[in-house]
Amino acid sequence: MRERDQDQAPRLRPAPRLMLRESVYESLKRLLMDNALEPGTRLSIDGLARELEVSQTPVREALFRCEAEGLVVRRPNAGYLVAPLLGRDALLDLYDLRLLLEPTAAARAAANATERDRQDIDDAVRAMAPAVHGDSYQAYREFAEEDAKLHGTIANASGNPLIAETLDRLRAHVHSYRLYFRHGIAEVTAGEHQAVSDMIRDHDQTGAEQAMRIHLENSRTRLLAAYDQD
Amino acid sequence: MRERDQDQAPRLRPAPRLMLRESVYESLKRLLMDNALEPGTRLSIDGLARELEVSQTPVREALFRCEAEGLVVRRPNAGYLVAPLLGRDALLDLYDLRLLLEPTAAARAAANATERDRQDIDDAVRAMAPAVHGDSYQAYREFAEEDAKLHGTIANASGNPLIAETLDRLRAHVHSYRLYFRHGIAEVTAGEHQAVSDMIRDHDQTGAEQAMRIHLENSRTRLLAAYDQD
DNA sequence: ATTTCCAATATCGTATCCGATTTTCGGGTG
DNA sequence: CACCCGAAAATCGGATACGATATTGGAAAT
Repeated sequence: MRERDQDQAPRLRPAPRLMLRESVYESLKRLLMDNALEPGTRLSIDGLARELEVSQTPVREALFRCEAEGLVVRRPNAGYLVAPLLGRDALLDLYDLRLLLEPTAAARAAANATERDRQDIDDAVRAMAPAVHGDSYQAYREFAEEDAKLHGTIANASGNPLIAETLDRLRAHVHSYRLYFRHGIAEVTAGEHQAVSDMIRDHDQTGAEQAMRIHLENSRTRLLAAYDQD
Repeated sequence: MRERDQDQAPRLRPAPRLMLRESVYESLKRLLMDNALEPGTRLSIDGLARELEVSQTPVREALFRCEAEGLVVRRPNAGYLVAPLLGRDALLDLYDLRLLLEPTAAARAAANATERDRQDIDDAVRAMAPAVHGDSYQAYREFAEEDAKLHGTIANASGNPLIAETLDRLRAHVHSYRLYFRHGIAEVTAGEHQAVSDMIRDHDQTGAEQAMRIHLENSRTRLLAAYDQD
């Protein structure tokens, strides 16, 4: 590593004081979401380390975290693989859990959200509008990221950070995205999102709960349809 | 390459290959549950490494995981601390989430559990009986561990592994245990557990759901009472 | 073509080293 | 006496090198 300072050593501070493991984790997630890696691809620790130009230490920790989130799978003593796409049953399990948490979260958000929360939610809904008409995979990815942000904002507004954290950990948007991309779907959910946002804005708890439930059930149906048509 | 020709017979493995990070993680959890460490105690990485007689690498990964579970907190560039006990609000948040998941899990267990699952649940209930009368902190710990096992078994029987995994990640038993220990409580919950088990055995979904809800609400009330009397 | 063996390769853990930041502690100042 | 400042010590996040063990892919042998 001494030699590398010589051959291309820009004087600029290479210091993204952002905790290298975090940025490695983000890079890895980005790799998965860009669909650059087929499910089943080997993720060699020091291969990634070289590619990202870091040492193995942060890569290990990033993979460790991805494993906990189901984005990669580990074979003992034999490295990591890109996790397979969600199977039909795993998809149902995922939505099952979301349906337990998110409608309740929406209802609580309707009850507890601050004025600023409601504004953030509405902003997030509006931010998604431009993303729905693209066709490139970047458009898909932006859509998924905005969707994640919206659902996260609602969960945060619920007043129970543990719920928000639990949902975040499911990485539902990453899993869904991989499926969406695979099947070439990018449903327009603007109307459903708007409905949830409106209910929260109006402090309508049962309305928000219903709207979120309907949104999730529709989303599940769309993904399942894509599954079955294969 | 030498003696391998001879002994392909069942040789006992000295089991060095059990993933050191896992056992470090278990040791750390044990340390917390033995209440050997006051909340706020510094957990120096290489201090732990020396104490457990391993290198720093597995300690790092174990701490990383404990952090995700809220058992320790990290101060950037300044090490880890034993997490503070759950505050009143965090306790309510935790039970809030459990009340969303566990009654549903119990209902599904009543619907989906195999005969073997029902037997396991009943065994777990029975296993707790001897633990309730001890007075040492070991008795407390065994109680907490058995309780965790019972709730985990029910969640597994629900048929949705994601729900089980999510509950497991909350480490509710560790957090509760630390509170119980601090306040010197060890409630006898045998009756409530038996009720849940009976309902599941009888395939009574709404009964199981109700029984679990009542159990959790009682548990919450007991912990809150301990809080308020301080 | 199937099986056996072996060398290449990768993981997991260890040991060390380094720069950077945090913490601690001692002293000077108001 | 309290407060602030600055240097020393401790420790983190990361890099690198190395060893033991397990997997893997291919060649040799049956």
